[in-house]
Amino acid sequence: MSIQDVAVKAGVSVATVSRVFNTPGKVTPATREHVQKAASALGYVPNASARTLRTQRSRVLGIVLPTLLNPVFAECLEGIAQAATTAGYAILPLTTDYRLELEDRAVNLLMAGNADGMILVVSNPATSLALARLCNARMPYVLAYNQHPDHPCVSVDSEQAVADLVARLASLGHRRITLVSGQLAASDRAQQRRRGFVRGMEAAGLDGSSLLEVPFVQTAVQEISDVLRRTPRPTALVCSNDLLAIRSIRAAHLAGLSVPRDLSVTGFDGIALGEDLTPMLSTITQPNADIGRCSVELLIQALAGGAPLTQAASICLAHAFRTGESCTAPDAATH
Amino acid sequence: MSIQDVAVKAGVSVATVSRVFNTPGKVTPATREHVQKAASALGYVPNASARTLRTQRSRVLGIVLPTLLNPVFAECLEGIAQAATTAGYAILPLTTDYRLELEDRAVNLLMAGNADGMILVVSNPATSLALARLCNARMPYVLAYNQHPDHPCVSVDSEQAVADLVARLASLGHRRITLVSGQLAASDRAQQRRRGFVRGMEAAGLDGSSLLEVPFVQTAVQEISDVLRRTPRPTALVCSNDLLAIRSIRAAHLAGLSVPRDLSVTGFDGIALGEDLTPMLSTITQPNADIGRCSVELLIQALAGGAPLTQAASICLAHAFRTGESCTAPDAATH
DNA sequence: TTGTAGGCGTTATCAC
DNA sequence: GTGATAACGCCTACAA
Repeated sequence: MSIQDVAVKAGVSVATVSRVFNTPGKVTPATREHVQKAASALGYVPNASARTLRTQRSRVLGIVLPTLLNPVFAECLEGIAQAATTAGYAILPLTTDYRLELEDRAVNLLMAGNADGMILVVSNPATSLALARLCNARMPYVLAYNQHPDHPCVSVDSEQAVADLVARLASLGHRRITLVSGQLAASDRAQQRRRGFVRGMEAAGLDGSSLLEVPFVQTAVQEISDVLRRTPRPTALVCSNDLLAIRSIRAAHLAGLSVPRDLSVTGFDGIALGEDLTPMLSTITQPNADIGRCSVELLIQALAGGAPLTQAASICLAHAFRTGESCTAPDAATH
Repeated sequence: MSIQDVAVKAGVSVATVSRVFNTPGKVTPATREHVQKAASALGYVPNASARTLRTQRSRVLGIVLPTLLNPVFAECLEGIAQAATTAGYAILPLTTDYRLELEDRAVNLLMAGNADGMILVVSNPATSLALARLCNARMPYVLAYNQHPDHPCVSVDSEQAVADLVARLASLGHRRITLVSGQLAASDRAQQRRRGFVRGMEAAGLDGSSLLEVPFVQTAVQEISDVLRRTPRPTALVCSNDLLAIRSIRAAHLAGLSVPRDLSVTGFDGIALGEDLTPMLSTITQPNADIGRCSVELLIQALAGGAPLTQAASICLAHAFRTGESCTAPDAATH
């Protein structure tokens, strides 16, 4: 079922059929309709591989994300998909599970697949080899969620956001605040958020060294729970992301504490689900779908203009604080 | 950067280079190494479009899912990705947002993209035009989560699962049980689960007509909450999926009820997050990643054998009941 | 073991 | 306005 068959059935040349699909204006309305009829009668669909081979453009955007099990990236991907579809691009998403070798493999696969451009969330822009290969190959790309002076990035100001959040907690009366983070080495976001935490604590005249790093999901709840049983325990946990916040609330429950009465918990990301939880998650919300949309627009703009994207194109979107119900002033007794 | 360039640089023919990448056994170890060195020096990556065009196989599996915002499908996709990668296939996921026209568009796109086969979760196998087109085109496919006698499906027995669940609630002492469902017309799963509910209720000698259909996410919590304020209110809500269960718990909170003390809530799907919630979600768990993996294996097997897949290949995986904390015997007073 | 050449389905250049 | 044809990068008989 090729353009040949359609041409024969319509009694025209393949060139005409091709024109009907690509530059309909350059063909007589009569023949155009005739060809269209023949095509749909045969159920003809232009072959993407052949077209890509010939034109050297795939109209495919490669998307590299850590995981879709974290709704943050699923939400972002929805934004990407929507914007890409609108612009006439298909997307090819791959996940890396925060592993560098998969980051590399994904980039490889996408280059082989003739992706026109790529949107990626890398573990760390400063050290990513995959990213370096991308630059070498002059492949247009945009980083999402990452933040780095040498690359075009779409993100929020994580550091500032967490610093503000800590200030807010301090003003509520919290003094013993612990940062709960995933593996710091695994992502620049985690590091930025920690910097924000330390800065915020110091600005409030508090001890910013209380850090609980929980690298593995399986053991996270238990480890957090252990910390909460110590004396004196923190009155607030600042979690590096929403999933950790949810696990912290569970950990509190296991330790016999009630959130927010005995312990305040805050998250980071603003996953939609957090709004439906009880207690509703207090968190820093990022415009996840917008980050995706924005990345696509930036990339497509560069694709159209032919100008290589630079760090100058970076966009910092606004974050917000969702009040929620998991965070309040500390109990006077505990305090 | 084509096979040509590598051939020149290595001082061999393009055929030899091709063989090095496809049938390394048919080339001298010496020249093989030589060519490999030349290739990686140039950063050569075989062009997937050209290869697909020539071989008529893309080694790409098309995946059609309703949405990735529901972790069920994200979990399934992870399973698919893992199995596909293991088997040397890439995946191309597209989401339909439960809309039929997008289902159609997705199938179109994947056919144009020369997908070797497809795994899809359709809204309803009995009525899906996209599915019919697929069969016409003799495209190998497997349905996931769907259940239909005329198609190869990988799923759990939803109806039986819900019937069992209702029996369990009844034996705990619940008499007024309401089914909370998403839009029934939007998916065959919702319909199966309702059938299971009705069957279970009748088997327990209870009234199985209490159904609350909440088609829109935005208004779901409010609507459920309204129902819970009526007298007499249900002592248990059987929710058609985990996201609805989470919203039901929120709705109970808004209505001044505590789960599970004043109201039992059960879900369906077994999303991982449910285990971290407080109260931990009582739910019917499906092996989501396995459903994905299994679908891939079935499809690839068919791809290898050349035999078209039939309904005979359908697989029903085991579900389980997670006890959780959101479900208990009804309060004697309310009872 | 290695090389030559034809063709996969499409688009784009050139005639007509 | 329409048709013939070369070329995109690759794989694979077939020949050497």
